[in-house]
Parts: sequence; C-alpha cells; structure tokens
Amino acid sequence: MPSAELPTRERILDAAIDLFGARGVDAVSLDEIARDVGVRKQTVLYWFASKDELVDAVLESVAAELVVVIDAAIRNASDDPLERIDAVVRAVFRPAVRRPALLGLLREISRLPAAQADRLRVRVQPLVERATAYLRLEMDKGHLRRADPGLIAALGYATVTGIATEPQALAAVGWQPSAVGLRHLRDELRAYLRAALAP
Amino acid sequence: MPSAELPTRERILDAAIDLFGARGVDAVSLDEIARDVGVRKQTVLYWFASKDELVDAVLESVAAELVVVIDAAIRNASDDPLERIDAVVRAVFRPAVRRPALLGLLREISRLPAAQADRLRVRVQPLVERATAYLRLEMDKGHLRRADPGLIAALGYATVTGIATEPQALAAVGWQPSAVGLRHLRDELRAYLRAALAP
DNA sequence: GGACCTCTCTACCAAATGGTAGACATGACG
DNA sequence: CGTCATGTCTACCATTTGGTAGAGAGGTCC
Repeated sequence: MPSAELPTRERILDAAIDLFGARGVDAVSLDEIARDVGVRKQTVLYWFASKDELVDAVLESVAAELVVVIDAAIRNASDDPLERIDAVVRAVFRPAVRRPALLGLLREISRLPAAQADRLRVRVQPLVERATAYLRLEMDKGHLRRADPGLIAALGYATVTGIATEPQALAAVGWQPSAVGLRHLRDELRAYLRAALAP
Repeated sequence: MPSAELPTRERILDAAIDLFGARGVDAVSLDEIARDVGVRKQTVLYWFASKDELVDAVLESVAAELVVVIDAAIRNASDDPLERIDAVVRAVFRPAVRRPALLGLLREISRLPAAQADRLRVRVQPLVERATAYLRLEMDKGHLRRADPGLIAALGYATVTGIATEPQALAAVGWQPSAVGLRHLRDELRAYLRAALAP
C-alpha cells in the first residue's frame, strides 16, 4: 500500500468515527467499515481484536481530540467569561462542522453499555469539573447569571451537541448547511448561549 | 389473555417505544421486543408486517402524543410568551420523565433512512411553523430577544431534547434522578430558556 | 354442527454478523 | 540463505436477524 497515506489503523479509526457517529455503533458492521477503508473485515480485526475494542479506541480518540481543542481555546481566550465561552463554542464548532459525526459520537454514549460509557466519562471528568468550578467562580463574582453551575454546564453541553447533531430539526425550520448558513447558525448559537448565561 | 390488559398491539407498541428510544432502532431486535411483551416474534410480525412498519407506527404514535401535549399546553397558557414557553417545557417534561425514551426517539430520527425521517417531519411541520411564526411575532412586539425565529426554535428544541436524553452528561455533573433532582433540573432548564429568550 | 375469522404459535430459512484458524506475501536481520 | 515479525488475505463457523409458511386454538355466525 502507498506509504504516503495514513496507516491502515488510522484509516480504520477514521472510518469508524464517521460511521459510528452518523448511524450508531450497533447499526454499523465491521464489514461496512472494512469496505469503507478498502480492506477485509479480518484486517479490521487484526488491528482491533474485537468490535468492542474498536469502539473503545474510537471514543478515546474523539475524547482526546475534543479535550485538546477545548483546552487550547480556553488557554487563548480573554478573561471575560462570556468571551471565554464564546471561544469554546467556536473551537468546538469548527471540528464539529468538518466532521458531523464527532458530536454524534458523544451522543452515542448514552446508549452504550455502562462499562464503556464509564470509561469515557472518567476521561472527560476533569474537563467537566474545571468547567463547573469556573462557572461557580464567575457566578460568585457576578459575571454570570447565578444558577446551579453543574446543570448550567450540562445545559450548555446539551444545547451545543443537540444543535450540532440534529440536522433534521434544522431542516425543519428551513436552515441550509451552506457556508453562510453555518456562520449564521454559529452566531445565533453564541448569542443564545450568551443570553442564557449573562447575569 | 386477560381482556382487562391493553391489547397486544398496544403492548408491542409500548415496548418498542421504550426499547427503540433507549437503545436505538438498529440495536433492538424483534425478538427482544417480543420477549419484553411476553409473546413470540411472529406475533409481533402479525401486528406489524415488518420492522419498518413497526418503526413507522412507533414514530407516528410518539409524534401524535407530543403534538397533543404541546397543543394543550399552548391553549391553556397565558398570553405572555415567556409564560407560554414555560408551559410548553413543563408539558414536555412530564411525559419525558415518565418515559425517558420518548425524546430519545425523536433523536433517533437523524439516523433513520430519509424516507422515514421525512414522513415524521411532515407530521411535525405544522407545529414547527406555528412556533416559528409565534416567535417572530413576539420578537416584533419586543416581548422576546430579537433573533432568527427558526433557529431559536431549533435551539430551544435542541436544549430540551438534549438535556432530557443525556443522562450521562447529567451524571457527570453529579446530578441524580430523584424527585427533587428532577424538579431542580426542570426549574434550571426553565430559567435557562427564559434567560436565552428574554429581550 | 360447520364454515369462517382472529390471533398466537411452531418450524423453518437465507442473509448478515462478530469472530477463529491459518495460509501467504513481504521485508528486516542474523 | 533461513528465520522471524508484520500485515493482509481466504475459508469457515456459530449465532442472530428479519421474515415466510402454515398449523391449531378459540370464538362467532349461519
């Protein structure tokens, strides 16, 4: 195989992210992933000993990517909490648009066996705790609307992943996934979150 | 069979709503639904000629229930748009809590074949259009924050269905599904939406 | 009583699924 | 050259899946 391409393992992982994210883990067979990559199912099973292991690797990879992106956005943002939240939204929006399946995969968690879901939760927990503590701090300072910081984090998460993974809802209100449509959506999402969080 | 119970068809539909909503259409087999109902798979296939037909019936049933609930809430609410939105949230929250799978099923739409998704979209379209028109009107009157009414409808929908179908996200911030926890969540959700929509 | 209808069942089936066993090619290394 | 490791393949396999065919139990109507 051409050595300039990604190694087989990465290509399998990539295909699996897209397919699992778009249609769900159970709905996608190893054969389909293999076909997508241009390889046989047994090659998939060579790199990932079982479907479960592949799912684990996919979740791990997605979590890692998102954690990196969010971390960077937070570090580079200004001190104003609304600006900072803005930065996170923009940061998450970009990869999510490039790869619609990314956030879809996060949503998959709730229908995974508890063991796998837990492993991922542990992975993301530090991020959640930092966010919650940060929200509480800024609420205390009066920079954000006073509310339950944990639930605000969950609600913000639900809003962003929800809107990014519900193309049907957007289609129902006549939205189109063009470049200008995307910018418009991003700006409306930011305004919505700002309003929801501002004091 | 005891005639006091629900007829078999209804019991199949009920079980299918719960299972499809919780784990996804593809992940649930007819055998599993049948076992849940206490009947053989062939009995399921007697009432619904194919799995597709069962999925259609399930979606139709859920859409009908939600449309009725939302309609009633709107009719009985006061004129203030924020109150009215409150009423809809409360109205949707109740059945959603009683049956966590209800909103999960709505989320399933995005991973269904286009034909089925479209059929459901047509069913819900009038509701969406009424909501959008209503939001625009109240924005014009200055009763709501000025924004794109369609996207606001989609964002509100994403927030509500998102938070109701992401138990993992709620668990990650330490939330517990007790009665008091539910009331707390509902109130925080209402405050969040109010803030996001108020002028 | 017999014809018919309704409902659930047993008995199958072909296709797809996740997974095992092992052959075969290629190249690195002693 | 021979040996070993790596990576992909063909050949199977047991199980599960959605679905068909048709038997039989029970009630209703003439």
